[in-house]
Amino acid sequence: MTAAIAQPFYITTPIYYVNDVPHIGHAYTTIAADVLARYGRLQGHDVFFLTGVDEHGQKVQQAAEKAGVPPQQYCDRLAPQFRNLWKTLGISNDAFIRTTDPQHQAIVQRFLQQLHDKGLIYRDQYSGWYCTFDERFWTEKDVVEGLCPDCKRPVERLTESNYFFKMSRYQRRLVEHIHAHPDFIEPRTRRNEVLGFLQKTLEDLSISRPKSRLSWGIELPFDREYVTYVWFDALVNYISALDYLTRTPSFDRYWPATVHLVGKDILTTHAVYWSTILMALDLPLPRTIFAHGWWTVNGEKMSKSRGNVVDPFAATAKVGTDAFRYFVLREVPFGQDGDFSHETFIGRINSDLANGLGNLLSRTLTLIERSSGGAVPQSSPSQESDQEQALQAMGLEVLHCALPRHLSPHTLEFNRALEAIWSFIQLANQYIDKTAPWTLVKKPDLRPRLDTVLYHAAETLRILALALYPFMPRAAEEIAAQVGLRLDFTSPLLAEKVRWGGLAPGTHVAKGTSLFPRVDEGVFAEGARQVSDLQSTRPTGPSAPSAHSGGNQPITIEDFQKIQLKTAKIVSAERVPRSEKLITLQVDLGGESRQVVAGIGKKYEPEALVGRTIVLVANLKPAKLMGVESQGMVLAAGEKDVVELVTLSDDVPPGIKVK
RNA sequence: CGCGGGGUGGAGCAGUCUGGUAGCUCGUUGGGCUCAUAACCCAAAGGUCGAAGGUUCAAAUCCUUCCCCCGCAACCA
Repeated sequence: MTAAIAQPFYITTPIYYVNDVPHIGHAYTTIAADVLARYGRLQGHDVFFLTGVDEHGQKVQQAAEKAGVPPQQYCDRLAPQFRNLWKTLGISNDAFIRTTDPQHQAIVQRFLQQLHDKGLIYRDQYSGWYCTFDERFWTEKDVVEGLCPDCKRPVERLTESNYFFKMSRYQRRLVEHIHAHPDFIEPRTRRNEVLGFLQKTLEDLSISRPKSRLSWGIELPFDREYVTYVWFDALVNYISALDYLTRTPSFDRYWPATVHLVGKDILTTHAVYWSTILMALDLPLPRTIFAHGWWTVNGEKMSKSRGNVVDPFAATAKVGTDAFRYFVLREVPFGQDGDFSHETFIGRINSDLANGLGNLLSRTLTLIERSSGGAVPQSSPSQESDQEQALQAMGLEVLHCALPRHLSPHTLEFNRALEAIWSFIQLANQYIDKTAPWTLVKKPDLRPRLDTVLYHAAETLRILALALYPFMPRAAEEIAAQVGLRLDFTSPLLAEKVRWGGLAPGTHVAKGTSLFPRVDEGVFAEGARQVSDLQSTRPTGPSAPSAHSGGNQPITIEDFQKIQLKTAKIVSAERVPRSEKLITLQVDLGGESRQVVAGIGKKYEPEALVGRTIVLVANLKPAKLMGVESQGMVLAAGEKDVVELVTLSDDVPPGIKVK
């Protein structure tokens, strides 16, 4: 293998739906892709790293309507949120695709036309249970007693004419492909899942929506009364980007993709829909589709309704980008679900980053500054022992074996790669302890030995900077800078075998501030109600039950008195932009006015609320919902969905106590 | 019988496919060191591997049954 010819290496994240505010899940996929991209570039590969946003579809259309702006304008406002996050997280994507790009739309239409010309798209009647309110079809199975499973309104039998892609005819070929390419779907359990899915008869895929129902999409080139199904639109991004977002059209260069990184929720879409579409277009399938797991928070599913969504902006603001990148990749195997809690997050940062890596840098540089005037001394081969041998062997093993093995696109064991690096860090700490330079420095005749030890300690840092760069680019740069190295990480530093001893003696170190300061437990205490300690971390009283069992436990009168209930009159009400059920209420608390966000938008229209007198939990900690501050909670009846608001007759004055 | 994931020292996990001394990280305890970010190094304690039955010379690992937990597409303050 020569390093002379740069291999194409095309890596993608899903294009994220703009309707969603970016959260840890988006960040996770994209960070993983970034690590692969940076590692690929260090190896001298010709990397193309694509991410972007999916902007068409019903949810966007509805959200834009609610916000009172045209869909395009709505998307233009939201796309930057993702771009900003990628900037914050140090993501080195080569391109950012938006499905509203005219060039993308043109290619989608070209593909549709091709399929149509080949007779792979046909028109047929589709009939099913339709919920007018939710504007969507439900299957026989979903519908409960004639009611929509989502909004509980009656559904109606609706027949609609639509275009279908003959997906079913590729079922057999796809199964064969999966069997013939063991790396096609990873990890293995996901592969089995897809094979299981393909044991059932594969239906044809509806790829159109009548404009009467949904106008925000790409028109079918052969029937202007329809737009294409969002997934068809979205999946094509992996190819359309190669046409107009690379310097020159590069389909032949980069396709098939080296790896599509996806969340496990959209595996079927990629492994089945996308694969069969490609087959129909006579295009090769991606080499690997890798489905990663999901994050829970404090052991619970993350959801906005639980208020435990991890905001990557907040997390990185407190502890830095690299710590966050490290945590998400180190904590759990990539294919599995992981749990995020402040406790484990801080634990990782302190024990691995501060105590392990940061401290190693710090102690090494101090030793060099104190005993050798800040210049890296020269090693004497005659002074080298088994200890240096072992250190060197492990450092090179990490670089030449562990990283290639664990970062291979069909392996993706980021956690293992990091474990290997950290074993090396541990060995380095052991090395310094055993060689005890602080003792050597007291004996002038052992100077050559001291110099040798310090050299190897410093060289260790150089190797670490190289190994860490894909994961923690800023930290790697900082290590290099403090050691006094001039490393250009944009060049293919790992294209050729790195040798031990590359650090030039005489290099002047420049110890700076702590690489990773220890993090205090309290950093997330204030202003961090996303991962709040809903049940486990901080019981509210001696006998405080967990949130799970809390509902049925008796409470004392003192407990009840903690809750301040007051009457309030609704002064104004309006829907929260982009929200399905949230309504912002301005209420009068008898002179005091408050803003409250309530999840009652499915039951009530804002106009119907103004003037009503309601009951408010007045001393609830303020919270933000969809970016809007809520200073209280309204009382309403209902289990999962709101049935009715608790209201009082109009002659009850606002602001009085309810008990 | 909806589908899927899981139950291993105090916590979080690996090991289960390819049976053969139960391993890692954190925490705890004791010791060492003092270059370092209350850090680093060494050592120790701690497990009937969810339960029962079966296969086997041998089972966390294979088979059967049972129990328990968690998800099932992320806007209810």
